[in-house]
Amino acid sequence: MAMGTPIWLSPAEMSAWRAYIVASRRLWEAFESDLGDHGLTMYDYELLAHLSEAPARTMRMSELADIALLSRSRLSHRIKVMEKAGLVTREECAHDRRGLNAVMTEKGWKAIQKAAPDHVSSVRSHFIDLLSKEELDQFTNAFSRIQEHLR
Amino acid sequence: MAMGTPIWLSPAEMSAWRAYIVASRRLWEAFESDLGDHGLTMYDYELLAHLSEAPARTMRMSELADIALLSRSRLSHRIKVMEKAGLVTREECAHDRRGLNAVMTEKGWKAIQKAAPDHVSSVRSHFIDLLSKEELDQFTNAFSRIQEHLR
DNA sequence: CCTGATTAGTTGAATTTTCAACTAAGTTAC
DNA sequence: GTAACTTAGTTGAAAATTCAACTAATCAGG
Repeated sequence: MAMGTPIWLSPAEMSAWRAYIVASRRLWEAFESDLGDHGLTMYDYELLAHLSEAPARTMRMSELADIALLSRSRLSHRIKVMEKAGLVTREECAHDRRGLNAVMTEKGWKAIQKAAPDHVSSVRSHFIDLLSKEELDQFTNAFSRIQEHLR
Repeated sequence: MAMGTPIWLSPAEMSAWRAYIVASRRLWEAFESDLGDHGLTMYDYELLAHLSEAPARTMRMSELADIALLSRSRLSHRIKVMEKAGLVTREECAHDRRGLNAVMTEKGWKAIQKAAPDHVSSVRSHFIDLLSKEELDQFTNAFSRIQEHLR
């Protein structure tokens, strides 16, 4: 007699889920704490990282919000703070007068240049170095599948 | 000539890292959004879940904070809100007069009873069901290792 | 062109989270 | 027994985040 999907998780499923959820939070805390030494949050870092890779270190606000997985409102508030800190500026968009470009300043560039090696080494030591090559590939696979599913 | 650990991530490492970080955020959003239908956040849910498994559905504040990975302050504020919502109460601790017990109310119990099946099915559909048995075991392994490292 | 719908982005108020300071009770060591 | 220290938990103010409402520009169809 075929059982439908059981309601509760099996022990093995529960282990995987708990391990994932707890480790993920601790990882996040660790990265935040490591980046804190540079006065940045994970989101600040990622915003700067995305900007630094964009042509002219410039990106439309909405594009930045999408790629960094932030709401427009949240990005707006955050950029205001980062602007006050001198890391970015906002300038009007040539072809769409509704739009604004976030532009990384020299100071922002310096800030991420300075933080990047520490951050990468923190990603290495808390994550990459703890996984075998096979596991890394499996992660790429599994998490890409999850992303795909969530779109 | 032996190279030390390189500063930057290799493409394979970067893929794993990006896949992980992006999928994790989307997963979190999805769970929050699913639980939102029951008026709960992930943290509320987990607090109630831990309490529901505790003897007499009662737990010391600090124990609860530790197990749920919340700061004492944050727990304190959150419990105040949940208390106002009638999901828990706080009562004095018999043997340590500094201590307080968080106690789940009948209403809290009903709330989690009601939310649990949906939450579990959301964990299944966004996570468990997307992974093979092998991957589940690998996750348990890898993430336990990461947790261990972060302690 | 002109109306209605969509897109870009901001804003302010409400809620949540963090941070540092604080009270009070228990512990330790002399 | 008491001074110094640790542990439990709360608090209020500051910072961050969400949420819904808003302005202004573009677009689509007639």
